[in-house]
Amino acid sequence: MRLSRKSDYALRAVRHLSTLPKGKLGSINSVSEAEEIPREFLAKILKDLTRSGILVSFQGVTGGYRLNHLPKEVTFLNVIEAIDGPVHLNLCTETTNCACEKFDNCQMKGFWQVQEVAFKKSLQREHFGKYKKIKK
Amino acid sequence: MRLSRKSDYALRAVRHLSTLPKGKLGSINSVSEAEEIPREFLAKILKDLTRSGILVSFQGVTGGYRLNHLPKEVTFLNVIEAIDGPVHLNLCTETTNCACEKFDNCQMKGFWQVQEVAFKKSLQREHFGKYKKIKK
DNA sequence: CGATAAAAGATAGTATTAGTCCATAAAAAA
DNA sequence: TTTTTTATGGACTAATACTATCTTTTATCG
Repeated sequence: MRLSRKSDYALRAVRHLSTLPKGKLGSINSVSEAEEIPREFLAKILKDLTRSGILVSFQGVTGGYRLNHLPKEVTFLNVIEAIDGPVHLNLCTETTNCACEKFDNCQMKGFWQVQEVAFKKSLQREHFGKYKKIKK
Repeated sequence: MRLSRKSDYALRAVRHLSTLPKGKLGSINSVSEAEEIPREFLAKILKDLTRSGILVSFQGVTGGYRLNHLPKEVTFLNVIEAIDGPVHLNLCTETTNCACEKFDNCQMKGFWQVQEVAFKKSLQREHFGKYKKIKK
């Protein structure tokens, strides 16, 4: 019932990149040091975020990463689902053939569906436009 | 980011017991068969729920389990926390020495705290008084 | 006593999570 | 062109959590 460390790192990395001056890149090394995230693990995370279109990467000596969109256009849900896949609060909301369907009297599935929708809406409302930009 | 199967089983078992006629006991075997939960696994779950005071158990030939309180007084949060421990949506809301505190500019912790409170409130509002009782 | 039920704790298999290692590719700088 | 710095890709490992089973003991009823 808890966010993976990987997704938490991803949010922190994206937040970090969102505060850089427009156009400025953040390298794996710089983000890793600034946010205290294990370097190799972060490399994997940034790669995944790039693949999913949240970040853009540049190789070479002056390379690194930056957001692919405006900070306010990137949401927590975007980042979390890019890393961990679709958010589901219970097994019965992610599979069709769940225990709820075997029993007519299982009225619990509805509860989880409602919670899930509400939670995902909150994650979708939260974006990276609110963090103070680093000057210069 | 998902409820454990163990907690889901626990909710189903408690729901089942909540529908039994007042005073009637449910044995591990009967609950296991009715809800299609692996017998030995369920045994452990019911034991945990008894230890935490949600159920009352009786040994011997006519033994079994029943709720310790009225169905409407038992909440989803009670059951889930009895099985999985305290509900936390992120590591940073369950430890004091988290990454958020190392960085002045981490404003993400507040978000998780708000979400967590809201989610736990929903779990606390949901109880077992709403399920149809089995006659006789 | 014999049958049945829970209690308790050890064990085991599997899956997921978290993290590492290393070889390769790209781009800029020297 | 060579060196340096950076990302890419994939295999690999370690640790932990999850799911489940097995076994022995204790309690109660008939």
